Amino acid sequence: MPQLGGGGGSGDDLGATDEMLAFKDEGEQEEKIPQGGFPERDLADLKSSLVNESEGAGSSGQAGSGPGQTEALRRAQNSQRLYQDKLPDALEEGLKAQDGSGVGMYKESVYSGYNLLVHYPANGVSAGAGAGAGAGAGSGTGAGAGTGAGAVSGAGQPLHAKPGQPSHGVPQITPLYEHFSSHQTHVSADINQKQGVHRPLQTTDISSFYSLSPGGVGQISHTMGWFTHPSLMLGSGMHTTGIPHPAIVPHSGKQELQHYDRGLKPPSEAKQEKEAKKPTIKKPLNAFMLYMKEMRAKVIAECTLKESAAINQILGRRWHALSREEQAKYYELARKERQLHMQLYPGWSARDNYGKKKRRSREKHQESNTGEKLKGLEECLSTLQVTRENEVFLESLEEGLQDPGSPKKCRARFGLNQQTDWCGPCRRKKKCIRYLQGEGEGRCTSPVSSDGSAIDSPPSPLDSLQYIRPAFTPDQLTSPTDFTHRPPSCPFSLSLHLKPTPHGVGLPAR
DNA sequence: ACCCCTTTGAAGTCT
DNA sequence: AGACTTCAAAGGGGT
Repeated sequence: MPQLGGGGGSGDDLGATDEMLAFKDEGEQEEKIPQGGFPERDLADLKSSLVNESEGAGSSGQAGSGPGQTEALRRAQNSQRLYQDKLPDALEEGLKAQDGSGVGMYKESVYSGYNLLVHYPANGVSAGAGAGAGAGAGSGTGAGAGTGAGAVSGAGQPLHAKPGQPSHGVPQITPLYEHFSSHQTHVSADINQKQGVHRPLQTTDISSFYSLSPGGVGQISHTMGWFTHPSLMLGSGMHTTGIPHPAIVPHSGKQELQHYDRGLKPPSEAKQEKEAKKPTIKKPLNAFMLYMKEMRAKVIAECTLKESAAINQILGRRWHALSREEQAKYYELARKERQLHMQLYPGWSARDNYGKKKRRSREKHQESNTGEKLKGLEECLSTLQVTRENEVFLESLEEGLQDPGSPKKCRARFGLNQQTDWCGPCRRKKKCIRYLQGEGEGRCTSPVSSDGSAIDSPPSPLDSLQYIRPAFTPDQLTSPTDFTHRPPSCPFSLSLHLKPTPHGVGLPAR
């Protein structure tokens, strides 16, 4: 696989993973495509490609078109009709653009995309704001499809496209940088130097592909923010200049961590709130995402489709239909985008956002029955005629609990007295402070400091339940298999691990 | 209000 | 190491 050697062998290997992936021609894919296929991307190919694109959503349905057509299929076919209605226009456009270089159809878009770069991405932001940001650009928000992205195709001429500029389809970045520079009236160059962020010219405009979230901060040409050292960034997506960067998305309230403060009021509430206000730094866009962002409006305009899923299918097909050279542009952009992102957020890792979405929905579901579980637990304890004051050792609950490492092990690890030094991480101030403070090898899911405040993450209700302290001395505890007391009414696998006593197996009299 | 869909690529985690 | 998972964008549709 050829590497897309970005700016040459300058030691910049940030894009080392960028590869031109061998893609299957459309004909190789599962859907039935008129023979002739796509290998040669001539006009006929383009047409069939476009038709197939619309077919994409419903192609399988057609093949197996049984008696019952699904709604999805109908929708897809409607889309196809609409799209085919539009097809002549698209072809005409393709013809216009096609000048023999083989990549004509996308040329304008590429430039247009860069035109957009000058205006801050209009997605989700008012057109007025966009126009303001691009005031000097002149082309403004023109005839876009109404969406911010519409401005991409809405602008006719690239901002700095000089008359007669060769339209080879390769983004011309330097002129944009010049344009950008001309607007940096109050951000002096020495700031850049002082802050130690040296942005190569070529990387200047790429990040404009980022969009601000609808709830994001104001609309200011973010490029100015690039002249500010990332470590000085303020919260809410601001740099010290007060200028937002599109990759920084302030939490909108519906975002992460919200789940922690429902019902429970952990001691670290303030900390959580603080954390909730921390802006999310989004991943840099990959090549395909950049391509999508640029071409979406065009496809929407051509196909009169609005469903993003369908649009994305089309874009996916078009992506595969792109020549290597065309794709290379986006790989290169993506590489620079990552590079810039890395410069702006040195400590950031994709890990920071990893699992957030899933976790959020998972915990939401879990949460919904947390209350029930708590209630059920109380009932269980009541059934067992023990109370929290009796400090029953809950070895396990049925589901949703992970083993945090048993207090018993913890005691042993730190040489604590098995008789008296009960480990009580999570809401238990006494004993085993080292474990509480996270020094232990075992993990405590809810470490708390000796004053009871959370060290790391706020304890979930279930976490705290795991550490209901045993009322029994260690010699009364046995392996989990010895005895399980589970009243029929108890919804949990509440296991009390007790050794038989002279009075028989069961709850010891204490 | 919020998740799903749908795409590709990058980067994460898991086995 | 390779397989699998998650998240980036987008916005209509569904619950």
